[in-house]
Amino acid sequence: MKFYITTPIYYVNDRPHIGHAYTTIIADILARWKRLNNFDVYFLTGTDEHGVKIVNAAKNKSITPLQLCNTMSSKFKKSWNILNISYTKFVRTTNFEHINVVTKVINLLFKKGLLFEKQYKGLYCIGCERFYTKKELDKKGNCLLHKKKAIFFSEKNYFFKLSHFQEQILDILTNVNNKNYMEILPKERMHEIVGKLKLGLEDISLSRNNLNWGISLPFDKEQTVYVWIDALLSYISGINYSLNNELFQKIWPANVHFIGKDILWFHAVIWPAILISLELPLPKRIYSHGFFSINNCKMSKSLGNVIPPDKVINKYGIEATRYLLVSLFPLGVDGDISWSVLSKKYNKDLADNLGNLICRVIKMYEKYFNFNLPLLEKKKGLILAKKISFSLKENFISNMNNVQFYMAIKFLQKNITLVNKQIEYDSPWKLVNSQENENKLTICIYSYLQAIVLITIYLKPFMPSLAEKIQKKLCSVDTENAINNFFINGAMIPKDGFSLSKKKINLGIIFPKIKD
RNA sequence: CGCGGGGUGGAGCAGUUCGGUAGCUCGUCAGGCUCAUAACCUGAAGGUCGCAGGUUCAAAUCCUGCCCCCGCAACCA
Repeated sequence: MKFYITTPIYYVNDRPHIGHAYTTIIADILARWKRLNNFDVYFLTGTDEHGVKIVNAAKNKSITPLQLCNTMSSKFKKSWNILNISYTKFVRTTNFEHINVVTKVINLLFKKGLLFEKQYKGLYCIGCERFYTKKELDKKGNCLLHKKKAIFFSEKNYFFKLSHFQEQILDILTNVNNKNYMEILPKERMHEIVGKLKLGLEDISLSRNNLNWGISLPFDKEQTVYVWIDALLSYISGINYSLNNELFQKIWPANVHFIGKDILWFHAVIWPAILISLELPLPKRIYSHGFFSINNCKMSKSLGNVIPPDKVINKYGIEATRYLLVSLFPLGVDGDISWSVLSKKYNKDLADNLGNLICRVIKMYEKYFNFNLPLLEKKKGLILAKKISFSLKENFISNMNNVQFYMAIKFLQKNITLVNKQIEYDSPWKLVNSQENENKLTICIYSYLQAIVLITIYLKPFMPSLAEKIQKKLCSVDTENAINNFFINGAMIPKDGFSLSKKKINLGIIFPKIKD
């Protein structure tokens, strides 16, 4: 079964920050989770590179827009590579293939009579480069930002007949039985959109005049496509949109678009209108997540409190960064973060609970058995792992499928604690140096090791490299296969357990404690 | 009457879709253990779940009314 996941394509007028990383990590965790469950995943991300802001940013740096785009786009790519993002395709809106698709789509819309020409008249602020309604200006007609009078301005634009789709869109968002039903999550966001929709829908301007950094309209070279339409189409250009293309036929529609709440309107209203016009099926689900605030401050460029991903990575490492960003608050709501909150979570979950567990078990394995367990009756040694597996099957899996990573991690942590409790209960150190307890001790250590391997399997979507590293050290056979089988067989532990390596294991301290 | 979000032990938050012993992290106090990263385990104190009514055998959860806080120009996930 195919599964198509997208992130927004990020606007390159700024370098990647922690918010971009958040969306991308969420998408990656779901992608990896789906792959574990044997889905054929297609994962798209990329950069949005047209528009007036890019032109200005390039001008400031005395380079061409394309040079700027190349630099910035590769910064995003580099960040995602560092964060171990398993994207299938990185799309750029300046790519030839993308431009072709956009041109094709605009032509189609034009032929269907969904575009019309109109003189755009209104009050325009030169500083903001946008039109304002009287309400948005102060009493003197000045722009609030620039404190300058907005001038009356008139230009020719092409408009898209968005208003024609009002009823249809209302239905696809609210009527579960509509075959094009598109689910918006969380539900509160859907209510918000529906509320706005009911107020009425206006036709939107789809082109801009006198802007050469963009895709020109095929039937009017003076005009370029509005960046938003341009950007949305990357979701289909990235899989080679064309009605007789094999890849496109296989992959479309998207199973989930992950977006930030700021761009929901475009995805919930404009995007379906375009797709309906093209007679394409709609995405199944749009997940709008919340924003970070930092120490209760809105994260923004103007406040200068934007955190780049490298800063977090430098402090906690790649794997922990992925884990921390999604485990601090539920997806969909806004969450406040700070260095102290991040460090506390890191210390508690990763250093004290998980890291220390692995450390103490491996030390015992070495100290008591020198990495070589005597033969034993394996059944007894699998009780703990089975208990964990059963518990996680109940609550972890459903939360992962519903993209509730926060909850899934909570349950995972609970089961790590369970192993710590079991160790305390068994007190293996009391069983040492006694012939009669030798067998008991063997079973104990064996069961902890089995439990750890199991936990790392569930950990894999969050911390892929680390989970794999631990598995490779602990298991003697091809872990990749064992793990794939694990989920395909309904999250079942192999009959004889995971076969343990007899080699010396030296993992060191996986998560050194952070002092703050 | 604009739209939306929120008000849960000292702090920060889950839980509200589909009513059924009030949960997590941090902090506080007492104890245990020594395999481990001053870690781990056990126990305790602390909440009339914003207020008032209603439905119900049963409400943090459903209904009604009210009070308070936050966001809704731009950059921006």
